[in-house]
Amino acid sequence: MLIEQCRLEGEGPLAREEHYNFKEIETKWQQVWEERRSHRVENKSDRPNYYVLEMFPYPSGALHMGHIRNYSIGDVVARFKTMRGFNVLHPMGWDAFGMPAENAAIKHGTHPAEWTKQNIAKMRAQQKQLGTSYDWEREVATCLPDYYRWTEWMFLLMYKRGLAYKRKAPVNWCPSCQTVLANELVVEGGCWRCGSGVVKKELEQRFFKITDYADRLLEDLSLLGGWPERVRIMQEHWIGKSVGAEVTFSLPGQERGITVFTTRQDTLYGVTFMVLAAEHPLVLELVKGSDREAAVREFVEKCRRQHEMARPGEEADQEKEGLDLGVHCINPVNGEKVPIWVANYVLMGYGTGAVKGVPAHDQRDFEFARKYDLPVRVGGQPVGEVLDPDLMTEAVPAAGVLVNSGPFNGLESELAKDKIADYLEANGWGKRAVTYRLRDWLVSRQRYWGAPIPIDYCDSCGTVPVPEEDLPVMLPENIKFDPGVVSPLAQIPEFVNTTCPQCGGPARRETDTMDTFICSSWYYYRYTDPKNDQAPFSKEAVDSWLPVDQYIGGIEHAVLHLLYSRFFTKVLYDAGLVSNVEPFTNLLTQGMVIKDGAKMSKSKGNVVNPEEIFAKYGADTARLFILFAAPPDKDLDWSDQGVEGAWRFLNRVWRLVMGNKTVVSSPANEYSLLERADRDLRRKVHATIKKVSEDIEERFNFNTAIAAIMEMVNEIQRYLENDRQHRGVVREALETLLLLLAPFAPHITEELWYQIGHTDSIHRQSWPQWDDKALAQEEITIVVQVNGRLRDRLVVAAGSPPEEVERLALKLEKVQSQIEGKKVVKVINVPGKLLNIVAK
RNA sequence: GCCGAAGUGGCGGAAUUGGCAGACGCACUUGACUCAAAAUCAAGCGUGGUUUACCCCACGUGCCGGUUCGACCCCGGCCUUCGGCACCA
Repeated sequence: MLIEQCRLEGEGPLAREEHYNFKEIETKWQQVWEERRSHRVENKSDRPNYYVLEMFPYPSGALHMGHIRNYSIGDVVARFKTMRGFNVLHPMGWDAFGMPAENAAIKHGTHPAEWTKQNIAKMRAQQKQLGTSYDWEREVATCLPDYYRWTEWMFLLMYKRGLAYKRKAPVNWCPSCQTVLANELVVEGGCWRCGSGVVKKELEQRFFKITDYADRLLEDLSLLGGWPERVRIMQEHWIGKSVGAEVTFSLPGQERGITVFTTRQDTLYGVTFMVLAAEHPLVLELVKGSDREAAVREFVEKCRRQHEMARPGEEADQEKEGLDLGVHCINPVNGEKVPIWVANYVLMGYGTGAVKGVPAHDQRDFEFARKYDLPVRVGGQPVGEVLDPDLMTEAVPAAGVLVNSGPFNGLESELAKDKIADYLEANGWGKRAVTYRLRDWLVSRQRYWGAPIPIDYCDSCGTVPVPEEDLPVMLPENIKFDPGVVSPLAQIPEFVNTTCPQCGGPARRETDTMDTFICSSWYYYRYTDPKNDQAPFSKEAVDSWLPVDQYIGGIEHAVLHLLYSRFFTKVLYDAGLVSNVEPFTNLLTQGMVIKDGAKMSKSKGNVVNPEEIFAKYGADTARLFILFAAPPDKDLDWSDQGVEGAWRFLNRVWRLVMGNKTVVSSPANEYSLLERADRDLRRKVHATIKKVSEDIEERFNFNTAIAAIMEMVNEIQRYLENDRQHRGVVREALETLLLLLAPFAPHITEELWYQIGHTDSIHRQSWPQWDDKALAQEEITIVVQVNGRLRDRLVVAAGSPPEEVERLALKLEKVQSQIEGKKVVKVINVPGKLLNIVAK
């Protein structure tokens, strides 16, 4: 019984609420699809391959609306492409390592593996409830040994290629998570996950040399025309390439000098001081034994504290402070003595940690010079201006034409950059150089729930990578969790103590685990060959699917996952393991789900639970609302009433199709003897096919696609109120309706498809094709303007000659009254569309 | 501070190449059905003016200016909101 009749209290015999039984229908088809393995896909088929992928979730416990939105969008693409004739790979998995599992273990005593497993089971069930068309036989979970074995293998690949190294470095430490964080994971000075203030710590850590790939990661952004521009720009900024020169200022009486990096070698003659970062190794050396040593030492300490306390955003606002070291270096281009200072505004982590001070042309140097009364010297005059160092109130970055610059006087600054770089190189004072803002990727974590780093330490052999055939290094299961314990693995002797793979002697295992972003940097390759136990994937499988045709996920990964994945892909490419240089051809970054003006979050108390929506309206309604409410890349305003509207629409579709079942299932399907109303409906139907196809395919504008389907439904209903109905036309209209709606609302359309007599799944049908003949207009409405303002409309037969249209338009009463007493100067005719009469 | 995106009815949004501003939905109003309500169906729904009424007119896409026969759209200058980066030499 598919129509549910609810009797309400105090009702009469006719009173009833009638709506379609989504619960029964959705459960039924989800079961059928699973039993028939409808969503299984082979790597090879006679259809062209298409890979659509949504970012796999962290199994936090339950799906939230952001997930629902992400997967609804992906499922429309997958189902649409399938109907379009592609062999579609649409997989799902779990980014299953990470801190929350460990926190739950500490809090509730559940093992991270158990907690994760339960969450996955629940979320997988929700995925199925949503009706997504995933091939679950390809599911991956990064925390399972048959996956993390290959994550470890990836680490060894990096290691072998010289891309994984260990060094002591100042790193970001989250005191609450008790672990280090990569630069990308520090958000406004806080931990990306818990928000705690991040502090700097000197620690021995492992890094991936992503900086080796900085240039390629930057260059190849130009290949990503299918990505949103803003993501490309964010990555570009994050990589932050600066082209300039390194210049060495010599120290009198010493072999060594101070090297600075500059993008403005054209201002070298404007240097009046040298500034070192507090952490610069030369600072303390240069004052050693001098009367300033104590003061400098104190200042350096102060900077260090400032650095640790400050959130990066605040650093820019900090008052510039410095101290004269009382030592000089020599500016190579003019031999001048330059005083050396130490200051808090120079960063050790960028360039060489030393900066030449050119107050006339750099605002920071200017502020510093004014504060400490250091001289200002103009190195270039902007066009049409004469700078007086004594009168300047701010730096003037545009140098214009060089002055006070010896042999380079009179040169335009861009040209001077080149000439001076030549000059530096010719004299051995420096060289052209490129610097990046991008830092190496810090990949070690002092946590338990992550992929072990497959490295052993042997007293006689040193650092020894675990041989591939011994992978995976298994995570020990019996582990105790206590709050505040750093490196839980280090507490387990059975794990730590091992034998050296080289000499067989006693060795210690690495107890840090890997950043989970490593796991997610290659998962999209594993889907192509998920059961492979000889390799992470075969090249053949990868080549048949990669690059991913359409990737869909949140913008928050613009410089995290998306940059790391690009890096991994390039390394895999260099190793000959994949043939694609970029992983994702097209990227769709979906907007947030907003309610009451803010992102849905527990702390704001504005969360709508998908389960409740499923229970009340079903998955089809949830999907339809989410896709209809806004274009996918924009933020979406949640509206309970909007959901109600989507629900009403689906019920209207249900009644429309069920009420005309007999018409539709009848065989009559010829279009002879059509009347005007019949032709009009057919025109609407075919126009809708065109609109919906283009909206999905070219623009991902699901909202307007659904609006078009709604318009078509309205028009079908109006048509059915006519006395004369053409069976073939109705049949075509209703079948088209179901086909067009199928990717959005897969369950109800499947049910109705069978209800009208079909015996094969709607999701295996071909996408309808519009017929240009049906689209042809018989009459055209011409918009008639006078002086650019709409005055009237004119209905003419299609193909009427322009002169005829013009003649008729000029005779219109409304036009006449507007041009009365004026002279018609010009008539603009946009054939078939618009006529503008210009009168003065 | 720099970079990016966005400002359209009561609300979400549409207008795809410079050519009818407000599609579609929500909310609201009215009517039909009903003893009544819900559901459903139908009609209306930017602001102001005018009219018995049909109609008609003016204004209207953050603000100011420009280009054009014609501008939500292009150009110049602002304002506001959101996002990213932040002393990057």
